[in-house]
Amino acid sequence: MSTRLIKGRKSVRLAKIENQNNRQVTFSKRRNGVFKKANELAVMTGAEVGIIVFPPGSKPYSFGHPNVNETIDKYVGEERPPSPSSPGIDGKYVQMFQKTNSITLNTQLNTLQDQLDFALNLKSKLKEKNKNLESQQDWFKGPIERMNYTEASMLKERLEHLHLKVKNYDTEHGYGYENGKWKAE
Amino acid sequence: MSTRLIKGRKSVRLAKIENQNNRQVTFSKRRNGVFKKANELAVMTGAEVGIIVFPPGSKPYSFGHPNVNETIDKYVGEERPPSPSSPGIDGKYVQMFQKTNSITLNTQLNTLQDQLDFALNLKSKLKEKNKNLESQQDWFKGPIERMNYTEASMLKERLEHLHLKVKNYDTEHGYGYENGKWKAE
DNA sequence: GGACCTATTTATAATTG
DNA sequence: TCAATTATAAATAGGTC
Repeated sequence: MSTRLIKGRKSVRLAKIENQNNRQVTFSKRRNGVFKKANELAVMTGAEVGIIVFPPGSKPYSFGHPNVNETIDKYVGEERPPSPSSPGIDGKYVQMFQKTNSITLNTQLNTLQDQLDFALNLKSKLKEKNKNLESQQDWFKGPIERMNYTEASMLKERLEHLHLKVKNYDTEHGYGYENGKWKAE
Repeated sequence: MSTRLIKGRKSVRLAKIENQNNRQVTFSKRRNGVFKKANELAVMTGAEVGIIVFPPGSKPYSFGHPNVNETIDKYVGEERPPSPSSPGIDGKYVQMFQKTNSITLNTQLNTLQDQLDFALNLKSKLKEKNKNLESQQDWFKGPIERMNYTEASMLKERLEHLHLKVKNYDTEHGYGYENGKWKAE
């Protein structure tokens, strides 16, 4: 009963949306769009995908296909590639949108840890069950096998650096980190 | 001059592509698609986006908009919201596809560190220049301000855990970590 | 492998309820 | 805010070169 204006999609310029409401709506829609695309990519090509989004307004969102640790087990445990028509996965990508209610930093760390777990565990798990595997997943072994002392050393230094960074941050803000122990004020 | 068969797009089932060549082609196309969508999301809504993809076959790919540290500075340094038609960003998302030639784990860590840097630095940087900012970016302050002692403590524990994990991994593999120092064999 | 080509399917901007 | 609707713009599967 109201004036019927133009509906339908308009061409969009790649620029920041000024109107706050439109920006929020677009954020929700497109975040879901990106996650859905990422899920399709993961399922169709067998890739591992992890996404973190800091939204303009509230808590961060993350996406991982499907769950890093489970994915490792699935890949390693499969004795043959999944059948071409594995059912029921389609409608489930929504469940993987991990909308976290916790703080930004903590959410970040969950993802970081998942990713590090992935890198650290894949090699040994692959080795364990490798005899049972078809050659489909040989692509994983190459990059992982290359993880040698140099890499381990760099990893260690990185973590030290991160740790120091956190330590300094909190010290500056009065939380305090002394003698390996943390204390308030 | 050849038999013109059906072109155009066919409907696609959400399942792993069995044919290896098709899978590779689809991976490339869709990876670019996801990254482009992510870039659009970031530009249009002002969100920070980070993506990691472990492809089935070779090195990992990552996407970040546009660069985490630069992005922080840009956001914080702006005295007013970006103009609605900031030019030249459109064709540049390709440049942001960081195809890394380094090892999986190292690539992971780059991203992790960027993300942690983001979380740790944003708060203080925002505070410093906050007086000059328009209210457009108030959405950032909320979640960041909530980072208190509890969060800092959790962060510290997480890093400790990650560090321990790395230590154990390398010890198992003969690299060794003793008395705070790393050594080969 | 990559760049281009189309027929289609999909994603989605604006609007309505 | 949140779910539909719908007109269109975009993405892309299969093909060609």
